Amino acid sequence: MTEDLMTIREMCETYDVTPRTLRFYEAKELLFPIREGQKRLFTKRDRARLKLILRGKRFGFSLEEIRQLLDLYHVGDQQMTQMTRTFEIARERLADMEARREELTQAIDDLKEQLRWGEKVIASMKNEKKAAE
Amino acid sequence: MTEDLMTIREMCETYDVTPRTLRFYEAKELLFPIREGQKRLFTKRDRARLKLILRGKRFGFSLEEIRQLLDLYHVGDQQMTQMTRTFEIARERLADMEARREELTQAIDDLKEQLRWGEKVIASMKNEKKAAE
DNA sequence: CGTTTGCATTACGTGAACGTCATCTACGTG
DNA sequence: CACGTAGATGACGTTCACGTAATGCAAACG
Repeated sequence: MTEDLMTIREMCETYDVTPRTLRFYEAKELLFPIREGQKRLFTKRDRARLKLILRGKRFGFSLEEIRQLLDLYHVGDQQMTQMTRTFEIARERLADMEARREELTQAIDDLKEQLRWGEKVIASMKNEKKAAE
Repeated sequence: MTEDLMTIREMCETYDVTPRTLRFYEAKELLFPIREGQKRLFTKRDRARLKLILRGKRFGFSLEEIRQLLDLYHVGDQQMTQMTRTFEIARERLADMEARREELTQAIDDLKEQLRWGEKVIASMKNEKKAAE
């Protein structure tokens, strides 16, 4: 089963996506399953890429943006031409992501603050209730 | 100018959105500008909400999800009924966001690792070149 | 051997999030 | 008062990311 190759159905169950989605990603050149006759067979590489795709989506990247990110992760598959340029892009992406994390941290702190405030309000409501008894 | 009320155009320039977007958000009940005759006037509250909307979008939330989040931030505007339930939701959201940050941290580390690997490859390429001279 | 099962392709449909265009109105200005 | 400017209101168009048939093919099964 885990002979490094998975059918489309196995992929769907493993990663909780539909066949349509996998075919769509292939059409958009995000995945490159090999063919056994007609059937698609997904490799270890495809699975790694799919994980990154799903992760990217959770952070609001478009599929096109994700495709470019994926290329960064797989430079090794090709020649090293334009390595310098690739590095620039990768560093920019890294900066993006760190900025994003900063923003997320801020959002988390905001929400925590909000919760603390809410607790205060509830506490004062209890007091009022007590006083009214 | 900063009399707590802004026209649609001022909003657009301040937050870099189109009028269409602001009207759309109003239609979706994400914003509640007041009316002066026909014209919309956006309050401090609308601006706070818009900031949260834009932030939410950067993290891949749908407008509907954002609308629910916004309600969490403005419980104070209404009665405190169902406060407990609201708190549950808020805590879940907080957990979501913290998990998300964890994932983002992982992605950042992955990319950093990738960069280190790339540097190694480049270094070895230089050596080969030297050896070839 | 017919049929079900699994996957393929082709093509049209859909919901979200706006863009775009036409038309209308109210207001200030020369 | 003519006119430009800002904003409002439909209504239709568009892009993205798939969903949903309809149809076909090939191996597996009873």
